[in-house]
Amino acid sequence: MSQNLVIYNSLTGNKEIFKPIHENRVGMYVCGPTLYSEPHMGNMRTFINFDLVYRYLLKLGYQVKYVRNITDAGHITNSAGEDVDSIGKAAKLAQVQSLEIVYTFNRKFIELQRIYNLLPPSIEPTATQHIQEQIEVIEQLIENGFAYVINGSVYFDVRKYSEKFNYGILSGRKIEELEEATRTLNAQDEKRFFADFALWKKANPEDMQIWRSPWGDGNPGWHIECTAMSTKYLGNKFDIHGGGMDLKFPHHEDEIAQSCGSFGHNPANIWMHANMLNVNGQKMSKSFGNYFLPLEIIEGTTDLFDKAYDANVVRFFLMQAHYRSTIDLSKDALTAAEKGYTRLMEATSLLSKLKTQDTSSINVAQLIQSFYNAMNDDFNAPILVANLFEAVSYINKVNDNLATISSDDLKRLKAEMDSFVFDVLGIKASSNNCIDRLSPVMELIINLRAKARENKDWATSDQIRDALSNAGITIKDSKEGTSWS
RNA sequence: GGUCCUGUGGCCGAGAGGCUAGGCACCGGUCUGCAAAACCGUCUACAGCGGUUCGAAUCCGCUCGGGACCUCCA
Repeated sequence: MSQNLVIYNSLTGNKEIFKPIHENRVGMYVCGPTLYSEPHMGNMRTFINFDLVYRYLLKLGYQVKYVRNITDAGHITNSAGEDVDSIGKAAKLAQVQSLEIVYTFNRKFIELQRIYNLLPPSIEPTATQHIQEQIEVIEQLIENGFAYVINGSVYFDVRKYSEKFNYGILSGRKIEELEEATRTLNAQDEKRFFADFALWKKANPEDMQIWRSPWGDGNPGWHIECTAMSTKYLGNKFDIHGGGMDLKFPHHEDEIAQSCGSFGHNPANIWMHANMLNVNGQKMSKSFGNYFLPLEIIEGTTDLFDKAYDANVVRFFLMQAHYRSTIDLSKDALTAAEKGYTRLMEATSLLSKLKTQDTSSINVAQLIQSFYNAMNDDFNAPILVANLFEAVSYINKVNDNLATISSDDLKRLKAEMDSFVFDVLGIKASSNNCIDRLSPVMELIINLRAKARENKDWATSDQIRDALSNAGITIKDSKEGTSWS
């Protein structure tokens, strides 16, 4: 099946037909988490969205090299002439070494990825293990005349750069406008120009992380790690660079500047930006205090919701919004998603029990193609979900003898439904690991209840059903017998 | 203040000049001992005001509301 994947490119503002640099192979770099604290649900949404992208590229048969970095080096900002080393600060508070903190949060992050069913990237390089590569890029920038050394620090020379390249090509920013907004803040700075950004920052005595460099002891600037690591693992020209919308400026803009400055071109053909997760109409963020952790939602320990939700329900909920749209998380929305998720899961399991006829009452091939069409249009998962529900409705009708399906069509539909639901959307049937031990017990109970029902002993029958319901087990009576879940 | 995005039915969300997604909820009905599930049906929205057009939720302008970025941020 030939498919034409179209991707929205933030760089051009257009949807473009996706053509990898090397046939059948895709290189994708995504900005990963900063592990000085536990990633919150908003962070997860971005990673889940790029997991979807990764999964669909794999589904289309591409050989994908998916690189997602881990930021474990302290970033230095200089908005008010003040050094801020996030990792170092957190570490001081906790009275432990910064790498211990990073290690702890990394383990949590790995666990979260398992719970939310994220495929592991091909490689997850860390900033601290690529100091040398970062230094090399900085040296190249100095050599090319786009960076300067001052007092043991190195800055990117935006004015010099602007003579040859377009600073602001991604974010649409104009240097003059930037100056308007920031002029007052950066008066007494050692930078030559307000928009210059640090490539290497001289160490402060209280820094917890310090590395040697040709310019003295210090640590790398915020943006250089991504340039160094994407280049190392994907080359200086690769297919897709992704990240959260809030990284567009300055982080991605500066990455482009670093690449242009050192290799002479933009590192990626396509720039993808995933939109924010909102709570109460506002971006989920630490500073707004409206955030919760991915674990809290499935443990039911956040004040925002009165119950726990399965990670698959959360993932399904996220899939109902396009990655470039914001999505609002609320109790009602999650509850709705939970119902829809259950209906979808039940239909997929029904697929293996369907009776077939000589012909199908609908065009199954067309239905299946609609799944591809949805995803081919810039990974439009909400449309895919809508189309999957068309299939759900059809499956239920076949089950109720109101529609028919041929055995060939059933085979194809099952294969594609499973593939799109489980492999592409990355949704799983919620795991019930005690289900095997429970089965014989349930059989016994259902038989007892069936006897009671035969005798029209509704009191007993309802008592059993209510008790099971209290234990979280739902009983369904139908002509074919009683089922439970 | 600058740049940009956005406003869709009770809720969440697609779409993006005519064919008016989908999920959840609600309301009728079928089925059922009753439920649940499933099925059938109902509900037909695009902030406001102008304009372009044979035709606008979709394009343009203005007004009002929400948001993002400009500082660490997924």
